[in-house]
Amino acid sequence: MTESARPTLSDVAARAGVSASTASLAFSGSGPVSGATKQKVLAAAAELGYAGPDPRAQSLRRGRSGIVGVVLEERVRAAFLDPVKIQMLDGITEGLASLGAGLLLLTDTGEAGGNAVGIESAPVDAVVLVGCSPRLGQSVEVLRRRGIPSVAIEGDAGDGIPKISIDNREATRRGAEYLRELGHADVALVTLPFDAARTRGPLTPDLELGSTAETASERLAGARDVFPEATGRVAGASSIEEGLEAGRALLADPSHRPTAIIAQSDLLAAGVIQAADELGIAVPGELSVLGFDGIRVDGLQHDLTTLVQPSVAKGRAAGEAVVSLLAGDSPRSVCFTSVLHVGDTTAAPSR
Amino acid sequence: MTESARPTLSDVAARAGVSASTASLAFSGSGPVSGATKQKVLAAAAELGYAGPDPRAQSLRRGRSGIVGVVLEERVRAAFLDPVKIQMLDGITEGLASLGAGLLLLTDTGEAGGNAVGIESAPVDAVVLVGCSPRLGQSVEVLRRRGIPSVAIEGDAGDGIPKISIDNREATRRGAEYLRELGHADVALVTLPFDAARTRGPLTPDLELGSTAETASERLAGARDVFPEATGRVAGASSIEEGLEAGRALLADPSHRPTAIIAQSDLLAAGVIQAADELGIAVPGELSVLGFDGIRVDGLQHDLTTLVQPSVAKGRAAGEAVVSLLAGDSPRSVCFTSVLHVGDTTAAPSR
DNA sequence: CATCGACCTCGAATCGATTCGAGGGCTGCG
DNA sequence: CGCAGCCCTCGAATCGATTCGAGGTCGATG
Repeated sequence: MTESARPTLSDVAARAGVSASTASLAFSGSGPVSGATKQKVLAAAAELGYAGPDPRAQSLRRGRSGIVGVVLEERVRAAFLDPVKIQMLDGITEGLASLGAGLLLLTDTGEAGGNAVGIESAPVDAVVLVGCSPRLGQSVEVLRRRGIPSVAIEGDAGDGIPKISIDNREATRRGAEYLRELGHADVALVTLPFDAARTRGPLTPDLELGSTAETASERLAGARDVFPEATGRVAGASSIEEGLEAGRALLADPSHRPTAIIAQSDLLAAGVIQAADELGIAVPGELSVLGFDGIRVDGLQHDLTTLVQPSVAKGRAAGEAVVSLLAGDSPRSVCFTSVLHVGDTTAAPSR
Repeated sequence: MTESARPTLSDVAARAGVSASTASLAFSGSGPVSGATKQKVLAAAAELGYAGPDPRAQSLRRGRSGIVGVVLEERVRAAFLDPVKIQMLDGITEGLASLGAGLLLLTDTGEAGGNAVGIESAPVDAVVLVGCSPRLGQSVEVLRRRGIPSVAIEGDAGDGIPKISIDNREATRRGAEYLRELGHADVALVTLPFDAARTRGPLTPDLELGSTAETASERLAGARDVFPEATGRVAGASSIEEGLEAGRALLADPSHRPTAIIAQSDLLAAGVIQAADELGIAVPGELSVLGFDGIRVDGLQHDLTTLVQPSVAKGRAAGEAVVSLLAGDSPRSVCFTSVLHVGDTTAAPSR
């Protein structure tokens, strides 16, 4: 009599003296079931300790799992360290709120182990691709084959995939123009990675041409719109650490030192400033630093001059686009605008 | 001939001229399949654009979904704002790495909408309960009924649920003793919420006795071990905002002003310091502030005196406990030790 | 009193893949 | 040439719930 395994709907139905189908109706509430029957079923369920329908079976039958995947380009731990990502996640949950869907964190870093839940085998109803992922192309292909509706934040995903983006090129150009107006002519860049390998080092034409990272390329183009000859370093990620390394490389030689550095993220900018501090270079006295994102950087003493992007709004728009897709509509792409915030890390060059 | 719906394994099998079972073997790799057959199947799959087995069907059949739930006590957005939570999540992914499981973010805030994926209906193989959740009891009951293995970080979950914790009481006592040794006698407290309603306001015996939040109670007890008469304010959450409000309340009256405040989290401590700044009270000159957590607080100019807890290690231990549970073992509870870090927010009282 | 209709309840098919035991064909040896 | 044995493939059952159409029962009305 005592079932050792967990009870199923059939067990409950049997105990209540009704058929499985009726029990199902009683639970889901859809369909006409008499009050008495419903009570019987619920009572039987309570007696057996039935915890409700198995979500696995439900999702097979219904064809929906109620889970939305969030694909991060990095290891989860790395994404958590990036305030921009967190803000976007925050926005995504807001945008998805009406669905009541769970958020499954996925990463895009190649094939995982055999039984791992990766982008190619996650029980998700839709997916939000977050971040300027160099591997985006491959991810999109997998999702297309699986028929999973997707939304991309930053990064062109091709036909039918709504894209939530910002004016990377325009914004950077505005920032660069501001530097030029201040009088800067010798400007160096610290960019986000261009390829899937996250190659770190000098910014070379090879890397630029082989770029698979739209965001990095766009921001680069914006800077080049104003400073066509500008070159610099490619960071391996958006982090203070990487910015520090790039900053050291750019500032090491006192005879070839730029008067300003355009970093493609605030964290990189913070790293550059840290490098300047190490080398005794005054910011903004001897070096102006421009960031991108508009986050508050932990431990940074400066009010960074930066391009403030609406990260939360981006996430929210992505979440809403998912809702729309699952409702069968075809949401449009959205492009947000960034705003130049002038802080205390930029000034006229000392010459 | 052209299937409009996505192909299934049977379609592939039919196209390859084999049975569905053989096709399954060919895909999963388990079981003896001749090379030629395997090739045929893979070729057919490629032609049909078959994207691999449906994870929903797999998880039904296998009884495992490859997903581990992380239950946060707050809205996801709130958790993302708490650096301690992020560090723990980080640790959890590390600990779970060997499983290759996906991480599903869940919240514990009452019943969600009808079709929402909540703790009572998420397709997860195991769950990590994160944070000192006042609703923990109810969550545990649901999970027990569902037969989902669980691990709790901070918060007693009862029989058979491994608990990952720190020495909340001991640590707070050590911090309090340090304050007493400095000469403080008039100490006020700012605590985390005690109940599910997150009641905010004066710290009353009623609230203390009705506590469902073990962490808050333990830290309170540690403080009382040294300052039995200490009282103070209960915050509605761990945030700078809440700390600010509590700090204002505690410091408003110049005639009854404590010489030190023990906050139950660094964010609360940062808020208290902000309140002191507003009121022109020097820290640590006129007011000493003790925190808990050991995170770097964004924008805080001080080196906070605090009890540093190993957040990442806690998460990692929880992840490893989940792996162990799923392997059929019975992992033991773990209790980590916090370390008092003396920064520049504590000093001897001015008189 | 008989028949029609409304309201419930039930059976059976289905979602897509996995798995185990059985059977069939081929090879090699006696 | 015949038979044993092995390797591969197949059928069928199963995971647990949902859903649609059919059938049954009871009440109401002519």
